[in-house]
Amino acid sequence: MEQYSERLDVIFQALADPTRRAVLARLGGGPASISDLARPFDMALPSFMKHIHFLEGSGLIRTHKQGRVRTCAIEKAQFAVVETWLSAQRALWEGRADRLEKFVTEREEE
Amino acid sequence: MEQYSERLDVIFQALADPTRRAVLARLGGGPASISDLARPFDMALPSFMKHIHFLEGSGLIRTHKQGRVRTCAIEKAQFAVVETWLSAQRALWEGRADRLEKFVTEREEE
DNA sequence: GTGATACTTAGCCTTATGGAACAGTATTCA
DNA sequence: TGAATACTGTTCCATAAGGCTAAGTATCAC
Repeated sequence: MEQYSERLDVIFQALADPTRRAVLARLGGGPASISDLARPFDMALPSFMKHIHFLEGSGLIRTHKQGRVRTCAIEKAQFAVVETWLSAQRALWEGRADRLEKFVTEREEE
Repeated sequence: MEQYSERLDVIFQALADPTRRAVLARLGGGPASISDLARPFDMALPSFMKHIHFLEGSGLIRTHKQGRVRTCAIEKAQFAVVETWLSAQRALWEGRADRLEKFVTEREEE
């Protein structure tokens, strides 16, 4: 429960880069290979790969290699972590403090 | 409309730090001064101030100084930017592409 | 089995981030 | 007025982020 905060760190960090958000948008339409994903970007492949690794590390995507092709797909469930945080935040504004929100925000404040 | 992406950069970046999220959680309960906000953290004040400046720069909080005290308050409207992005992302999964989402994601992909 | 394809690994470079210390300014209180 | 309070400004430091090139490995297509 203490690593909830660290998960948020890495998820928000992952979302803080335009290249990575564009990849997520693209994957929203369905899985794609690294090369396909990289094509629109004016960036060396190793640099692009760092973004993929970061996204995978954050849990926002998962990848799987078959032969020489690595296919990436979005991991929808991880987006719920963000939504939960937003809900908890909103609950604070609204003065609500039911069980779940209390739980989440307490962890959040360490 | 091109700076929509840059706004997301800075907002997500702001959310990617536990100290800053804790400040937002605290401010969710109501405005507070810098000293009040800083007290729970084992951190030098100038270091803490950087977080406040970052949050203010991201638009997630606003501040206002009266006398020697600077009071901080949450800027709820800015959270909607995140929610809009999440909705757009979800819309992509769901294959929907109505006007608003199309607008947002096109900007998002640059 | 050779050549092209699709990543991977390794190193390097520059800038940004998150922390620190120390000194300074501006208010408020006694 | 003089001390305490509440920041603020400046500079420094270590590490992480985001980019690059060059070279390496593993498949696949012929």
